[in-house]
Amino acid sequence: MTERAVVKAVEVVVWLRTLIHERTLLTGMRLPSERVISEQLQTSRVTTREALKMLETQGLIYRSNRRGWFVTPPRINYDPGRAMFFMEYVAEQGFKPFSHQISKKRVLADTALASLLSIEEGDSLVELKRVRGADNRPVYVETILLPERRLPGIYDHDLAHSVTTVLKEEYNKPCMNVELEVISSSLDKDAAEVLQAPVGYTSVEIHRVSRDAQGALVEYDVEHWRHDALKLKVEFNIRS
Amino acid sequence: MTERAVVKAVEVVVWLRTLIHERTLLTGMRLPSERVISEQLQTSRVTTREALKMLETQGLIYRSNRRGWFVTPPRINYDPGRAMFFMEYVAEQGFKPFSHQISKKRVLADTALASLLSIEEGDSLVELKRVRGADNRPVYVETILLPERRLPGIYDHDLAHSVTTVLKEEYNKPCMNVELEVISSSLDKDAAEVLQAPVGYTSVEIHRVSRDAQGALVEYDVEHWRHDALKLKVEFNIRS
DNA sequence: TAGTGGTCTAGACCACTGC
DNA sequence: CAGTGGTCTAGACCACTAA
Repeated sequence: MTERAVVKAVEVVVWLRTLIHERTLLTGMRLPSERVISEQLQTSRVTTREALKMLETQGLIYRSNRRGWFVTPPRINYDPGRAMFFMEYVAEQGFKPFSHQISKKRVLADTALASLLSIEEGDSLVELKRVRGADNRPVYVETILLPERRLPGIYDHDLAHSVTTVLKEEYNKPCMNVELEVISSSLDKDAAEVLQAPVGYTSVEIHRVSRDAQGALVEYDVEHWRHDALKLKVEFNIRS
Repeated sequence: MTERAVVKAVEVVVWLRTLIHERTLLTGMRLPSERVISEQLQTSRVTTREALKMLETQGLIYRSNRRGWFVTPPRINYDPGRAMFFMEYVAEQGFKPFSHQISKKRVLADTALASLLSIEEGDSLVELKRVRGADNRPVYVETILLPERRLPGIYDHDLAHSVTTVLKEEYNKPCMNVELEVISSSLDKDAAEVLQAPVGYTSVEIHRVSRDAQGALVEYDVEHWRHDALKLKVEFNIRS
């Protein structure tokens, strides 16, 4: 039988998926421990972990540090085209959002950065790092770079909440044009730590370049999302 | 030492990554077998596989069936906003693209589909399935749905190449507006088979809804990409 | 401190691929 | 047919979390 080889881990997958779908296990709840599952279904722990990792890839469950496996909450809809900021649209979807600033400092553009952002080498940038999440679960880390020469005094503004709002209201730069780059990747050590996930966890990486009406870059942003927490939505017109 | 626990698999990761970065292992080449690696680095096969899976998640290597592990080719840049079709933009990036039609048939819209596509229940749709890839490596499968009532005679057109072109030139529908939904997920059995990947392989799922100038839906498309083969690019203006 | 996940070992058999 | 990856076992010790 061709099936035989796959059957054990898949059995565990099916068993757990059923528990989730029939709502015996609810969103956010802890799963039984790996050892308990193994005993219950007469498998080794390795096989059980194999199954858990499959469900993790599907986005149905996730793990947090060494605390256990949990049923994944619904994904957050993220539409970078809407002029709203995180706290708003996440609350709108029924979550309790949070946002913590990790660091804020000045950096100088090296050659690579300068050419990437079309600024001069040695130009000063404000670098902002933050984590954001919903219902006490961190979902993404981001690093924002703001060219100080184009945004004089930006360092002293309160950027803890919405950078977009500050750009729009204080600098009259509504960031009309956005360029997005999205790839599937994995979390490095730093990002994993902040997101309370294991190193190597599947992630979605979003690079966002925002330009003002004159086409000048005003914000460069890199986001690392837990892969299972994000549903990205974009709307645009075809350029022909 | 906190590090001790992670060291073995990471050693293997570092070793292989070095081989790839110093170009001892080139794009598309097969890696040494799991048993050889294990012997070389004095680890068990389980640990070696752990390392290989980490590199796979990072997108640096991939596996094909039971043939072995290979160094991942560069990602394909996919920009749904450009009015070009697969064969063109992939060739433009230096790959040798291919596209195979898997099936083409009529389906009737059930309740769910009808409300999703804003058509009438029971309406006829043309369903098209195809695989596409580059350099003999399949990278995504897609299912296209075309409402026949809005596109009379669409079933008999040659859709093997570019549906977009047919819509534009034969139906005068340049698909002005596109709605994209992107999530990270995993391949089911069918998709995995077609993409020559293991069941559960990390994937990027793209749902694309295209509308004509009157706002009527003319194409619904679901794509399942190998996660490591795609770099999605989108450009748009913020709606405020 | 008890229990959890994280890592690791040294085997084993199977299904499939490519020669 | 030899070699590959895919699956599985029955243990083990560790680092960390939560009570």
